[in-house]
Amino acid sequence: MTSAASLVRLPMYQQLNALLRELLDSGAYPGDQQFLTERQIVERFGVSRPTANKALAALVGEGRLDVRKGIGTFVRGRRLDYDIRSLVSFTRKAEQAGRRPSTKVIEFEPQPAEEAGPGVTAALSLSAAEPVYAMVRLRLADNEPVILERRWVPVRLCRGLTRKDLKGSIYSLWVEKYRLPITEADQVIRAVNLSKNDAHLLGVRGGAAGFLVSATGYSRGAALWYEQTLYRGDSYEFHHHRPAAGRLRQLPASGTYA
Amino acid sequence: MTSAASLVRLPMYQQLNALLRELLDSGAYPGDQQFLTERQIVERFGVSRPTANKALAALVGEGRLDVRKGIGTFVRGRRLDYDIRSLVSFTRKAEQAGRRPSTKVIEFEPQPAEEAGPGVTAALSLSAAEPVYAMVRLRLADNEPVILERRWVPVRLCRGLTRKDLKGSIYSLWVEKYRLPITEADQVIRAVNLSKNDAHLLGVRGGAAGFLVSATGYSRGAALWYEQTLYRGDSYEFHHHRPAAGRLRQLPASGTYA
DNA sequence: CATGACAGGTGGCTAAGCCACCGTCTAACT
DNA sequence: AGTTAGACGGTGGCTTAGCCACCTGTCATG
Repeated sequence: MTSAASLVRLPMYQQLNALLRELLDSGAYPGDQQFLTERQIVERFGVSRPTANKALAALVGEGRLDVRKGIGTFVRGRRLDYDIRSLVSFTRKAEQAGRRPSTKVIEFEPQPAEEAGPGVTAALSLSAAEPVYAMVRLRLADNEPVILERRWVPVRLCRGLTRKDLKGSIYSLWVEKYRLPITEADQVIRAVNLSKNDAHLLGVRGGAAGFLVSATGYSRGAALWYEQTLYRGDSYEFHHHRPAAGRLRQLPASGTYA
Repeated sequence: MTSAASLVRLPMYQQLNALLRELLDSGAYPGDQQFLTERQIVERFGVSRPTANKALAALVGEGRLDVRKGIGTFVRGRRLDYDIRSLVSFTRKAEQAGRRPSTKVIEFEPQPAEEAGPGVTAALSLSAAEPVYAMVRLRLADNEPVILERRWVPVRLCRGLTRKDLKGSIYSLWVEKYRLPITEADQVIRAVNLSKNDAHLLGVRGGAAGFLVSATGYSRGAALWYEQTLYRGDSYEFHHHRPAAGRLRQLPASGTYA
């Protein structure tokens, strides 16, 4: 297959990948429709099946395509946005986007903090033996998984918490049932390639980009929860409005900056 | 190759991928060291070379490995963090992390706003013909690319801007040379798989996860710049501290939430 | 000391074939 | 008429074998 004029001679699988991406971007294959099969790619572009497979695999890894063994390759798509500034619940946000929210509780169990790992123990300032509730929830919009939430909360702050409680908004639960106002939260947001297991739960392919949000939430200065939550990269974007006033003055009046 | 007991029989390339990931996570191959070759994987795990290649390719796509044709497969790694709350310059942040910052100006040219695309025209509220400076900068830490910045600024707000100016901090330039204090910025942050071209510039493989930050910056209410900036996912994480007070009160007193 | 050739190791790629999964369609049985 | 089972075709997964081009290191020659 002749390559387009380019300064660098790219490997064939990368050139093919670019061509397939253009096909996807062109809209010729709308979301959920079947994409070209490996054999069709072989015929159309004159490459071998392993090369076609490798080019497709990269698009699968990006979350653009979905491969089903014995059936075919399908196009994926659609997006929610996450307002980083507020604690607007997932349900509300999904509804605002015109989508139907739901929640699957995958795991819910009390365990000693040490079982949850040093990250949890440190974030919540707990002794090793203190019990926490560990929960894993899958949040869905229109029956499509979009968030995989792992959260830990000290049992002593939420006694009597039940699996059923987790079907609803945990934020309003804290406020209304436990009288614990959420006053602040610290978040770390990373871009990650989703692992196979997490990707499977989220209905995307392993390696697709997603956000990993590690956060500690506080109520009047006391750590209330710690979470490790994955957001599908193809379904979420973060919005941030940032006033600059106080920070800007910290810049030195002179000196070199990049 | 026999599979570990699992509920779902995963394809061989995915099982192999998990095994290779465990090898990476174990620390047996430190950063920059050569990883197993395809032929070594064939010998050790009893799979075919195309299967070994596919398993490796997924790790390459995640940014864990770096493939060099004719040379081998190498392990990657190291991380900066980005404080989302402040306009601390890249240089300062890199220095605080004990790394040497530098900047490569890849492109710098004036162009009519319409050439920059509707996103730029809209974000900066410009007429189609109004000239903007378009710039592409690569930010490096210890000679390793970590940020790929694309930015547009109206010419009329920065007359006389030169390519040389861009070697330094553009924020301090605005303040000191143009007397334009930065007062606020709006950001959208997405997790994306880097395209081949961008990944190449950033020294990672196509498909590796990264942050795409789309932002509009303001000076006293007037749009000053628009940017589309890529942060390497393996080198950056975002930190956010979020007071909850105002927003929390917006939740209704009753009603179901998830 | 520098340069060029060669060998060996690397990933890229092809071809051919087979396997197992999956869905659809048809025929047979109830 | 409805249900079930089997066949068939299409799909991705995987193997085997071999060759190509890139890259580096070593050695010989000028």
